[in-house]
Order: sequence, then C-alpha cells, then structure tokens
Amino acid sequence: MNQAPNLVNTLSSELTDTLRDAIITGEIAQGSKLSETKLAKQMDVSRGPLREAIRRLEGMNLIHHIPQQGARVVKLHMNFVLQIYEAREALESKAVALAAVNMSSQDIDELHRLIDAQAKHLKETSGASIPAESDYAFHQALIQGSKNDVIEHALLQEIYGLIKMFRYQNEAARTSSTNSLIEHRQIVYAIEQRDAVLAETTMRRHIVHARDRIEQRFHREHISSAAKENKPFN
Amino acid sequence: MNQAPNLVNTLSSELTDTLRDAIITGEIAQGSKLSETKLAKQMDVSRGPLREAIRRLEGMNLIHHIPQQGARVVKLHMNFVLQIYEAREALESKAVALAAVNMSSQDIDELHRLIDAQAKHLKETSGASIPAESDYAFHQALIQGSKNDVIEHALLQEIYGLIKMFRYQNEAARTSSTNSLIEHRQIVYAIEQRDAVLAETTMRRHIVHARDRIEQRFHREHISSAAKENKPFN
DNA sequence: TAAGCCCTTAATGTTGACATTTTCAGTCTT
DNA sequence: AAGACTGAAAATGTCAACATTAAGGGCTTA
Repeated sequence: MNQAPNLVNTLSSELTDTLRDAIITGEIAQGSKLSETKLAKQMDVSRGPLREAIRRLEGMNLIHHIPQQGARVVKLHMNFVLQIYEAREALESKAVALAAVNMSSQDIDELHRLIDAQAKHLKETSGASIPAESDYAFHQALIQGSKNDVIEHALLQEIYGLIKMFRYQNEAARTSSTNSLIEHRQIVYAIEQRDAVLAETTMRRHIVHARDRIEQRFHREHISSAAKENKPFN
Repeated sequence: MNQAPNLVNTLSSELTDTLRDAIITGEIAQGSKLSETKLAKQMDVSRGPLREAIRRLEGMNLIHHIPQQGARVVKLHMNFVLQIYEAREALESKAVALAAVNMSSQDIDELHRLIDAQAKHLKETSGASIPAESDYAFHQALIQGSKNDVIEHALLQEIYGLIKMFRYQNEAARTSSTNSLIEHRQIVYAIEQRDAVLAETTMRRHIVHARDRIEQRFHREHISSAAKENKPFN
C-alpha cells in the first residue's frame, strides 16, 4: 500500500526550498555568509540537514562554498548574469529544437493554454508585463517538452534558479510585455509545424533579446563607471 | 602565512573523488545501490561526510537519490547517452564560439601543445586511438577558454563525468584515431582566426559525429532486439 | 499455491557532542 | 605607529547514537 509518489518532505529538502527562496528573493543578501551555527539556531534545526541543503544549493549555483571557510551566496555581477544568459541560450534553444520533434499534441495544447492565459492577462491589465510565474510556466513546459533529462536538469536546476534570483531582485528585468508574447507565439507556431530549426532560431533570438536588454540597461545606469564588469549589478 | 590555495583535502571531498572514480570505472556497477551503512564500514568513515559526498555526486548526475529509499548509480541507457551528447553539443559548441572571442594567445598556444602531443602519440603508436586523458585535456582547455563559468560548470561538473563513465565502460566508445585529430585541428584553426561561427559549427559537427557513431554501434549490436531504448547500453 | 498481513531487521533521517581549523582581538616588539 | 605573535572564541569538519521509516521473511488464510 504505497505507490503514492511520496509527498513526504524530508527536513533537509524543506530546508533546501526555504533557503532557495530566501536567496532568490534577496532575503539573504548576495555575497552574505551562510553561517551554519547561526542558521541552525535561527531555524531551530540541527546542522546535519542544513549542511545537506547547502550542498544542494551549491549544486544549483546559488551558493559558493570554500572548504574550511564556509558558504556564501553568489554575487550577480553583470558579467555573471550575461554568462548565465549565454548558457541559457545554448541549452534552451536546443531544448525547443528537441521539443519540436518530441512534444505530443497534448503537450502542445498545454502550451496554447499557457499562452492564452498570458494574452488574457495582458488584455485585462492593458499592456503591463507578463507575470513572472506565468513566464516560467511557459518556459518550463517547453523545456520539459524536449524530453531530454540532462538538458532539463541543467536548465531547471542550474540556470533558472539564478535567472529567477536576478529577475526578482531587479525590477526592470521583468519580462517585457507584448514583445515577449509575440515571440512566445512564434515559438509555439514553429513547434506546431514540427520545424526544429525555426523553433531553435526563434528561441535563440528571444533569449538574445533579453540578454541585450539587460546589457543595455546596465550600460545606461553605469555609463561613466570604470571596471563595470566587476561591479555588483544592483 | 597561508595564501596557498588549500591543498588540504577535507574527508568529504576525498570521498567524493573516490566514489566518483569508482562509479566512472564501473567498480561500483550501474544501477547498484549505494548503502550508506555498508560503504561507511567498508571505507572506515562515519556516515556524515559520506552523505555529503553522495549529495555532490547527485549534483553531478552520477547518482540518483530517492528520499527515504537511498541512492543508486545511474544507468546508461542508450537514450540517456544520446541525451548526454545532445546537451554536450549545445553547450560545448557555444563554449568554443565564446573561446574564439575570449581566449588569449597564450591559451591558444596551449591548445597547440595539446594537439601536438596527440599527433606525436598517433605517430608513435601508428594510428591507434588518442588516449582518453589527452582528449579530455584538450576539450577542457577549450571549455575553460570560453571564460564562461556557468557553461564551464555545466560541462565539467554535470556532463563530462557521465561521458567519462560511458567511455570507460565501453571499449569501443573511445575517441577514434585520426579523424578526431583532424577535427581538433580545424577547431583550433577557427579559434586562431577568431571565427566564432566556424568554431561553433566545427565543434557541433565533431560532437554529432561522436553521437552518430554511438547510435550506429548500438543499432549494429542490438538489431533484432525490441524496446532497445530501455535496454542498458552494455 | 498465491496473496496478504505482521513482525523483525536494517536502512535512512536527524540530533547533539567532540575535534580541528580559522578568525580576530589584544599584546608585544621594532 | 605598523607589523607580527599569541591565545581565546567561534566556526566548520567529523563522529556516534537515537528516531523513524522502508524492506524482507515467515506466517496465516483463502
């Protein structure tokens, strides 16, 4: 009598989620040290599960750990953010190319539902930006549509945590309105046509656009500053 | 009086390396369970550091862990291997495109040294295959030449462990002789010309070739077997 | 004989204490 | 006053024991 896919949350996995969210939202600041003893007291758990959570977050690129010195939250330098988007470009463009081949028609229907929800939201709020959660849901559906576990793991576990962190802590980095929706439609259209090359190209452009907006915004805000590469982004 | 970048190996990191090698070589078989209690006794350590090592290997995709049930070594199905190579294709082709822009001339000199060593080896052994270590060194130099930490991490921590595991446990999957060397030369040439597009295209072809050889070999060896996708590779 | 239940056993999850290393403040020396 | 040394305090690394959950064998029963 089991079968049920274990909703049982182990303490260590709960801690992972809690810390992950705290890092993404900036509740735990970039570059700040994660003291095991302090956190353990503060959250009223022992250090064992906490250490495991930290190891996992290390694997998610959210934390940098130095032996015998402890763990720190990563800092989102401009260069680092651009590197994140380069990795995302490589992986997610490949993901949609595979999705164009591997998605079922039910999977594609789901894409339409997600896009329609975005369109409805834009209409109702008359042109504001797409909610972050809705955008993630769309991209996640695409990524899972690739049916490639390795790419899915790399994107969802290693890349998207960083992207969420960056977007959450940078007001202006939220996905921009109608342009994104148009690009989303183009991607779904390409997948519907089972056109892997078109899907890949369109997604690549979608991400490069996002990357370019970030770069331009940074240059606008730090025009006269030297050594801009090593300055923290916000 | 320190500065020295800490050669001090913590026990948990030593365990990580030991287990990693044991998994890659097949000393610990694919799909077999990693019992914490048994391993701890066997290696004469406590379970704490061992658990951390297992978490890290989990992040490297070498181990699959199910809460309350334990950890198992991954199985290299054909489909999984092909997925690994698809992820590698996406990431490493982007890596060399970036390397063509970002590598210093000293970095490129190093590439030449690595290739010359391969050529020398082929000459001396008259056409045998390039040693695995030499091939890894070359690809690692390229990847690090991208100067992109995210891509580097994804490839070196998540992908290459699996590739080494696959190659080590499949005699015939070793890199094949002179063709590879030619392709290596072409990649270095493209980087020297600072031609990102050419470098990317050449690397993509290099990896697709490897992937195709794997697929063909599998089909040759399992012609009449149904459900070949879910059969373990070796 | 096969299916289901119970109980024993063993494994994973968690905790608190101990060991070792790092950090840092205070002192001393030049 | 600047720098190096010393020692106390705190942090990370490690260990062994406890708690809880899953796994396996034997029994009963249909």
